[in-house]
This record gives sequence, structure tokens and C-alpha cells, in this order.
Amino acid sequence: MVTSEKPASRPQALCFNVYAKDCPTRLVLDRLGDKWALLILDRLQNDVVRFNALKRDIHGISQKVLSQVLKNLERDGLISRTVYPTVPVTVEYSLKPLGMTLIQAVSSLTHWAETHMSEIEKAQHLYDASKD
Amino acid sequence: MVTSEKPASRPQALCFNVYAKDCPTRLVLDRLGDKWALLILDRLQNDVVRFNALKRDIHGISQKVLSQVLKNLERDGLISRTVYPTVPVTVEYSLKPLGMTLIQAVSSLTHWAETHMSEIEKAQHLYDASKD
DNA sequence: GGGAGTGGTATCAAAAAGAAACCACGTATC
DNA sequence: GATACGTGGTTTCTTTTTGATACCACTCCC
Repeated sequence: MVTSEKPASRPQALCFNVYAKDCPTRLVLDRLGDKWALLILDRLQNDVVRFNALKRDIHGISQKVLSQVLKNLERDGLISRTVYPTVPVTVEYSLKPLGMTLIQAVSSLTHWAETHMSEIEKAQHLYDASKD
Repeated sequence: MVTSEKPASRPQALCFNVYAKDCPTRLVLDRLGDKWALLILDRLQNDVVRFNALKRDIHGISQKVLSQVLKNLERDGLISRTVYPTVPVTVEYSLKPLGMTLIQAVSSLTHWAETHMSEIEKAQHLYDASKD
């Protein structure tokens, strides 16, 4: 009864499809579908920002997760990390061109959250009330 | 030494700011900054879809997480859940007007992932090569 | 020499995600 | 008439991820 398994050995060559489990775009969506990554990218939209400044600005992020997400974003070619050999070392993060092509979509999301918050709260109250 | 705790009793009335830890928009970004939520919303963009259809289409999501995310999206007023008392019960999910105002931002992200995937892979290879 | 600021990493507990089983119901299959 | 399947979930358990905290080397300030 295990004979029904299909290896899904299709090469998937030119079809990028976020719905497919084995599609590489899923890995991108894993990265982008993360509130911290969205906030970091949004914060870098217009500024070059240092590590501890990001940590201070993005209230609630832990140092561990911040360095982790930054490392991934850097690996994806979205941001650049520049180290200056100053006395306490200075590290600056900024958007790379590829990241800039993404920033519009990202800020759409964060901006949507800010502009539609009141409607969401209203819906939540309605929902909670209907559930008792 | 506990005297330094500030209650943060500021009313924060009209300032919605995703960077602030205690801002309600953070809760929205928590929801939206989730790959499964993005995929579900994207899938509902043009269709009314049933539970198990979503589960089949969005490859890799578990039943538990699917029902969980759907419940949250419904609570936020983004999607509607309609139950038909058919023989095996039929449940349909679809976007509500509020969700439709969001869908452009969401599909921007998923579409970005699909169109820029090759550049990301290139960046990843470069990064990995530089690290060894 | 005590404290602060630089940019992280290491450690450990708590929370979340994933895998799998289970549920009631009815229908089709054998 | 027992078995398996499909419906839309919930429950349980394990594994992964997160968050909090401490720690690191280094230097400046007083």
C-alpha cells in the first residue's frame, strides 16, 4: 500500500511556485514571512543602521534573533554588512539593490498594519463577543 | 532595585508604530509576518476554498497549524468561514473586504519571491563560498 | 578599578511548530 | 457487514525555535 507514493521527480525547472513544498521560493517566503525580518527591512528602508541601533529601535527583539535574521538577510543578498575597525568595532547594515526591490512590498505590509489596525481591533471584539 | 520599572502607562492614543513593543500593530505584524498566513491569504486571493483544499494546495502545512492560522485570520476580520450542513460538513473560507485591502501587499511579497529567486540563490552561493 | 558601550556568541527554559493519531459522520467498496 | 475514505477539525507528543540572560574582549571615562 506504499506503492502510491509519487516521487514528485519533476525537475520544476522554470516554474517557481510558492505553494510547492520543494520550491526554493518557499525558503524565501520562510525568511520574509517573519515579523522580525519585515521590521528590520522596513527599518533599513531609508537609513544605514548599526547593530545596537537596530536593537534599540526594534523594540523587543533579542540580540540572538537580531544577529540571526541579519545573517540570513545578508546571505540572501538583501542587505550588506560593513565592519569598520574602530575602537569598539562598528558594524553598519544597509539595504543592497536587491533588498531595495523588495522594500516596497515590505513597507506596504507594515503600513497596512498601521492604517487598518482599528478595523482589526473592531473585528476582534466582534469575534470574541460572538464566541461569548 | 525594582523601583525602576515604569508602567508605560502612556495612552499612545493616535500613534500606531510597528516598532513599539506595546503597539497593537505589532500583533498584526505577528500575524502577517508568518509564511503560512501569507500563503493562505494569497491562495484565497481569487477563490473560495475549503479546508482540505487549502491543506492540499499549500503543500507542507499541518492540519493543526492550518486551523490555527485560519482561526486567527477570521478573528482579525480578514477572512470569513462559512459552514454548510452537508453530509460530511462543508466549510468554505474566503476573503472579506478587509482582507481584500491587504491582498495586494501580500501578493507583492509572494510574487517578489517567485521573480527574484534566482538572484537570491546566486547571492547565497556567493556568501557560502566567501565563508569558506 | 568600576561602569558603559561596541557586536556579538553560549546556555538554558519556555513557547511554538510538526507529525501522528483520533473523532463522528456518512458513503462507497469489497 | 467489515473496511477504507473523505469531511473538518482537536488532542497528544516530540522536536524545533524563541526569548531571556549571561558572558566575551576590547576601550573609554572618571
